[in-house]
Amino acid sequence: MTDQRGSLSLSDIAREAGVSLTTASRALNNSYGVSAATRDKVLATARRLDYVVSPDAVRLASGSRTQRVALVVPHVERWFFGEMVNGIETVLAAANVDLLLYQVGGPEDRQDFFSRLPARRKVDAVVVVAFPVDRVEQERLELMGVGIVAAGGQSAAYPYVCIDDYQAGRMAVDHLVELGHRRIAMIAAHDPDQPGWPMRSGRSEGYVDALAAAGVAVDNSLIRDVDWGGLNAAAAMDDIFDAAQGDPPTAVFAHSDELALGAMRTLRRRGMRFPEDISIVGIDDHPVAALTDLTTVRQSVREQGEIAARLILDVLNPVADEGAPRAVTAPITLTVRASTGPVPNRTRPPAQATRDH
Amino acid sequence: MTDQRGSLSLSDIAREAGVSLTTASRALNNSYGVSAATRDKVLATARRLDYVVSPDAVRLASGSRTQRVALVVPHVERWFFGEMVNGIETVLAAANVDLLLYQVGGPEDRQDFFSRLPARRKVDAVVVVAFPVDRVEQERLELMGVGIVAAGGQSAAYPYVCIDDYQAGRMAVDHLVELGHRRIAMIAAHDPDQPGWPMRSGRSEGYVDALAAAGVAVDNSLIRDVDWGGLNAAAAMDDIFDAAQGDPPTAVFAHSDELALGAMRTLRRRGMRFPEDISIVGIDDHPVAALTDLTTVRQSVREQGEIAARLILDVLNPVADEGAPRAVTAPITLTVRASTGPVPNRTRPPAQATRDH
DNA sequence: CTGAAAGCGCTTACAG
DNA sequence: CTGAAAGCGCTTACAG
Repeated sequence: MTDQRGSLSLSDIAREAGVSLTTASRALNNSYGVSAATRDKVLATARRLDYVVSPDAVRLASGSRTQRVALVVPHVERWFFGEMVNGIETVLAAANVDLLLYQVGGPEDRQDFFSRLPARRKVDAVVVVAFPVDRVEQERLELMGVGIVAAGGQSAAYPYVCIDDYQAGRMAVDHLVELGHRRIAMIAAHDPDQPGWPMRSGRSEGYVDALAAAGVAVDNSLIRDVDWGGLNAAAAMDDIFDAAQGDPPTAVFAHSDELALGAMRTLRRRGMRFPEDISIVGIDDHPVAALTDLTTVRQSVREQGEIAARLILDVLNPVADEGAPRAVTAPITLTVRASTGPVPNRTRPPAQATRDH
Repeated sequence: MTDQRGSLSLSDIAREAGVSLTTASRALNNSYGVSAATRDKVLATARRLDYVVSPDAVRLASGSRTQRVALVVPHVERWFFGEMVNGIETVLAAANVDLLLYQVGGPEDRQDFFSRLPARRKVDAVVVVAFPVDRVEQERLELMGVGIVAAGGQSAAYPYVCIDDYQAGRMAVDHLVELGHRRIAMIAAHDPDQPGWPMRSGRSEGYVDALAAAGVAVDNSLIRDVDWGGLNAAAAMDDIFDAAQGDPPTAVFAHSDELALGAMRTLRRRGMRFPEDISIVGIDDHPVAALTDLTTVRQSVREQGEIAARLILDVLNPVADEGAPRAVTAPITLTVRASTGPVPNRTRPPAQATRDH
């Protein structure tokens, strides 16, 4: 008897092979207690008829795990999230676990996801990619009664993988300081749709400390905190220059390469060249960094995704010795390119007017 | 009785509410034939106990659709695919259908996907994002016995949505021609892991025809076809200039913005400025285009994803009148920015040596 | 080694 | 309006 989908069912195979349902099941599952001959016969007819079991029925009958995990992510189309998903999918697919994708970019999506919990009773685990989960969301998540892991962000409550933001900021700004820079602007960004990250990111703290270590006082007129996106960074950069007429920055630290790219547009339009007139450094090593000769603090988001997937696998099949890591910090490395260099000597002001594009 | 997950089952609700399983089911499903009082009682206890049905059990019992679709995509982390997935997920989520994500970037992944067909018996439809499916892969896909749609690429066999590549190429090159350019280089790209696209892309044909319309003969020394990626485009650009010493191009048409960005790196490193020394145009309107002042032929991949999702919904719930479109061509628009301009007058050669970065 | 039977969590004719 | 029963496609004790 075929099912609604038109697929064959186990009973079709059993009948065709001339054995009982029980035996057919055991043969397909390679259980013990089936003669080689019988098994082969069943396997052969299954193959011939191109039979595959119904995973849903198996789940129901055996009470086994769903072999599915929910991946909840703000925006798949952004590089960071895409890389993360890529890494996660790669190792999960190899382990034969399926990925259910849920986007919670906007506030409504998010509200909807946590209130409806569409993944409920569908998955064995959920991985929350790079966004902070507040108390009530956390409670909703617990309601699902499955394992949870956080990828790309620190989490007090769940196993997680992420980079050390403080070190990243420190590394970027130390680099500028070593080149002699003292007037260093900073462009930070928050995703307006993802409230809840700590007000002051570790990256900003790295900036402050790097300056302090060089004996430089923080100048708030050189700092802007914008909504996510290169265009906003471009505006912020203009803003900083307009505000700091007399004593403009000689370098800028952007919290991400995408922000850096936006800032670079402004600087380029103002006729500045890198690194002759100004230096700039980002974080990520986004593919565009190499193409724009941007110095950056590299992180491998894909690898973080792979690690997150292993964390998930641990959650799905807890090992006896409980040796699974609960928190892993991914490595970062300073990648110097042509966008950073020594402090320009400011005998002549940069060509402010000669828009050379 | 709670299930393996620890979730409550319908019988728990029925018992608690003091009704039969049948009635409980009908109340929850809002079927007719349940008194308002009974329904309310059941609904109340379900809410109180925070009960949700097991989708898998429902499916099995009712023979209904899985409400799941498989999304098979080469690389989620690339902008184009990410946007597509975003668009698809958005409308599918609103329709309460879940997305199972499968990546088939490398040849092995791909081979594995089509031979194992991991999504088999798990979904009602599969959407293949932007990669050509060959004959045998197509046969494997049919085996799943579900609807299929192609997003981001033309398909003879399935409903699809994509842009008109010929028009895109034509639009880009016509723009350059109108600016007076005659020596126009072209950088095309193929994904080495995705064989099967037509040898000569529609974009290339648009280029050829645009030149022909201007009475310009194609010069193959100005054309390169590289593997996907900005870095390869950068190398190709170098190559073109090295080869065309005497008579270098005054403009370049890149098949995508990412390729354009790579080419721009080469040009910038060679001391050229846009558009004073050379013009360049891409396709996509990738976010970096705005940030690098790149002229491009814009397409909204996200909208194509949304359209693809509607195509899927049509496949899932075929409407009687069969009025569902089988093929839709998404609009494109030329977006002029500062990277294109009139032909430079070549009285003095471009500053080949003065690497101004 | 093999099979009849019960059960997984639900739905849906079929009777009342 | 309500419920007992059969059934969806499988697995798994329990007997033989």
